[in-house]
This record gives sequence, C-alpha cells and structure tokens, in this order.
Amino acid sequence: MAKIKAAINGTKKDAILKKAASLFRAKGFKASSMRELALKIGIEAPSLYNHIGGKSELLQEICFKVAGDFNNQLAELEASPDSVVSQLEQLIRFHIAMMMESFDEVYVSNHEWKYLEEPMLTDFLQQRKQYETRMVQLLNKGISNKELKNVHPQVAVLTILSAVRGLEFWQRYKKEIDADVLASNMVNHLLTGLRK
Amino acid sequence: MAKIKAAINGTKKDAILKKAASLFRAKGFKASSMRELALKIGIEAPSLYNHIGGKSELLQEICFKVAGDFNNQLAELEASPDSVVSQLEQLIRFHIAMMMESFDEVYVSNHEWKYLEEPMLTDFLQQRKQYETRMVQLLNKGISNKELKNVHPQVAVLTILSAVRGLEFWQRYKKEIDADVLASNMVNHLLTGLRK
DNA sequence: CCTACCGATCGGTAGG
DNA sequence: CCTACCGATCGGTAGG
Repeated sequence: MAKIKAAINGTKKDAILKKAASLFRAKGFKASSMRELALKIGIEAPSLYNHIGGKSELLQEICFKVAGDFNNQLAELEASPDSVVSQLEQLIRFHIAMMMESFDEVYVSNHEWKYLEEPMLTDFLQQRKQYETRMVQLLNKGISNKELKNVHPQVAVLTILSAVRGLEFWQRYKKEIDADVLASNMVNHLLTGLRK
Repeated sequence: MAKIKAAINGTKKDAILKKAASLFRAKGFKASSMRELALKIGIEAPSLYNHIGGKSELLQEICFKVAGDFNNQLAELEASPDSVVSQLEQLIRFHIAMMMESFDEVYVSNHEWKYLEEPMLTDFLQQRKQYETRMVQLLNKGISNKELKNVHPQVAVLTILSAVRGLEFWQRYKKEIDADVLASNMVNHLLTGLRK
C-alpha cells in the first residue's frame, strides 16, 4: 500500500520534474513561475507542493541527476581496459547521447546551476571540477603512453567539453544533420587534432 | 552645449551599461534588479531612468554591440586576401580577444539573449544565423581549394563556435594558464584536425 | 487537490 | 537626482 503510493507519487513527481526541466530550459529558472509549471501539468499551483518541496528543489534534482549520470559514466570508463583514445571517443559519444536523450535536463544543468542554493551550489561545482580533473588525468595518461600529442591537457579538456556542450545547438539542425554523422564528425574533429 | 551634454550623458550611460553587463553576467538578466544596479552605481533606482529607457534596453544594447563587433570582424576578414586557414585562425583569435576584453558583454550576449523582446529577438537570431552561414561559406571555400579536409562544414562551424564560446570558463584559469598558450593550443587543436 | 490569501519584490512613474 | 508610491507578479501557506 505504502509501496503503491510511493510509486504513484514517484511517477507524479517525475512528471513534474520532466515538465520543470522543459520549462526551465525554455524560459530560464528565474523567469519560470510555479503557476506556469502547474498550468502545464494541469493542476493549480498550490497543489504542486503536495509532491515537491519547492521550486529550488526541482532545480537541485535536475542538476544532480545529470551530474551523477556523467560521473558514473566516467567512472565506468576509467575502469575499462580500453585505450585512452577509445575512452575519449566513448566519453564524447556519451555526451552526445545525453544531449539527445535528456536535452532539457542537460541544458538546465549547464545553464541554470548558478541558481542552486548553498550548500548544494558548492557541492555541484566541486563535482564539476572533479570531473574535469579526472579528464585531465585521462589525457595525461594518453600523453605519457604516447597515444596523444604533447598538448596542454587542461586546454584540451576545456576545448572538448566546450565543443560537446555546443551540442545543445544541434536541436536546430536535427532535421538537416543525421545524429551519427554529427557525432562522427565531431569525434574526428576533436581527436584527429590530438592523436599522434 | 548639447554636444557636451551628450558626451556627459554618453559616459554616464556607458558606465551604467558596463555595470549592467557585469551584473547580468553574475546573476542573470531576470535575477538582476534595477535597485541592485542602481546601488552599484551609487544612485537611487528611479534615477537610472534619466539615462536609460528601461531594463530591457540595457540588454538590447549589450547584445547588439557584441553582435555588431563580431559581424564587423568577419566582414573585414572576408575582404582580406589571406588563406582560409589564416582567416580561420584570425577569427578564432578574435573570439579569444573579445572574451578577454569584453568578458561580461560577450557572456551576456551568449546567455541572456533569450530575454530580448520582439522584434529585436528575431533580429538578433537572424544576425547569429547569418554569422554561422558566412562561416560555413568560408569553410566551403577552404574545402574547394583543398586547404581543408572534406569535413561537414556545418558541424565544423558548430564545433569551432562551441569551443571558443567555452572560453568563458577561462576566467577560472587566468592565473594558471597564459592567454597566449591557451589561444595557440586551441587554435592548433581546432585547426590541425581540419587542415589537410 | 482546491480556494483564498499573504508578504516580498519587481520595473517603472509622478512630481518636484 | 530624490522621495513616495503603484500595479503586477512572485513563491509559498492556511485550511479544508
């Protein structure tokens, strides 16, 4: 009984989170009102508070879910026996897949995190920083074992992360450019410039 | 007399625009209040309206100034006799310089344009689209004359623009990474993957 | 899940 | 450039 209720609440809250991600992406966190979110769901604004703690909780859950997904994927790759170049390619392709499958959530995580409240804001930024650090270590490994050119690893990580982040503009090109073509081109562009 | 007054108003308005760009970048357009902007300048909020038309006018002027600067630079490059690779390098370096010199303004133009009101919003997006189109034409020229590999020009433009846009994160690394090192590394990363 | 409502804050104006 | 102020909208609560 409690289980069923939890499941029902879960799906309802998930539905709210989904709509919130869509709204926050389209209008920005601060410009999105709880009334508008409620309207999209088909209830009155005060009824939202039966399922969620508040507006800022919605942002938190979106941002930390995305951060967790990326952290988990990177951890999985780090444990794999693949070459550094292969790991980099897989990571880039994962970013592409995330952008395709969870566009709203990734976009919100990338653009609206600054409205997180402390101490979550600090936590989130630390997770980001650590993700970058681990990527730098991956590149350093590739430089050591001669897979990669002797590039500046921090700059290369920044370039890669910035480029994949730009995938958010792909929405506009969805009909014109095939996703696989896009992915292969970007992977080649980013890696052929690094590969020895 | 009118000239002097205009000059005085000009500098005062410019000072407001500068502070507005800084505030909008740090907090976002919607989360920035005119009261806070006034506080930063040292006057009361209603006094702002002696120098500016309103909050949305501030955003407009920031966004269109930046867009105009980029358009002008691209036009200048298009008229030059340099090779495509050289033009691309100069364009990338211009993006880097803009990010260094007008960080707040470029950041706001990249992140807050969605709060522009019509018809300026449409105008702004058209200018962006046209900028991309002209870059695609530049790459096509380079592909035709065998300077560049046979890449997908739209994807390559997207990758380049996304990467240079990521320069906004450089603020964090300013002390660790020299600007010239950064610029050279990114140019190499982006071009060596393209160059035949 | 709803109606009724509250205190806070917003962009901007009136009038001097 | 200021004081005084307004109508609109916000996130959220009370009470059922």
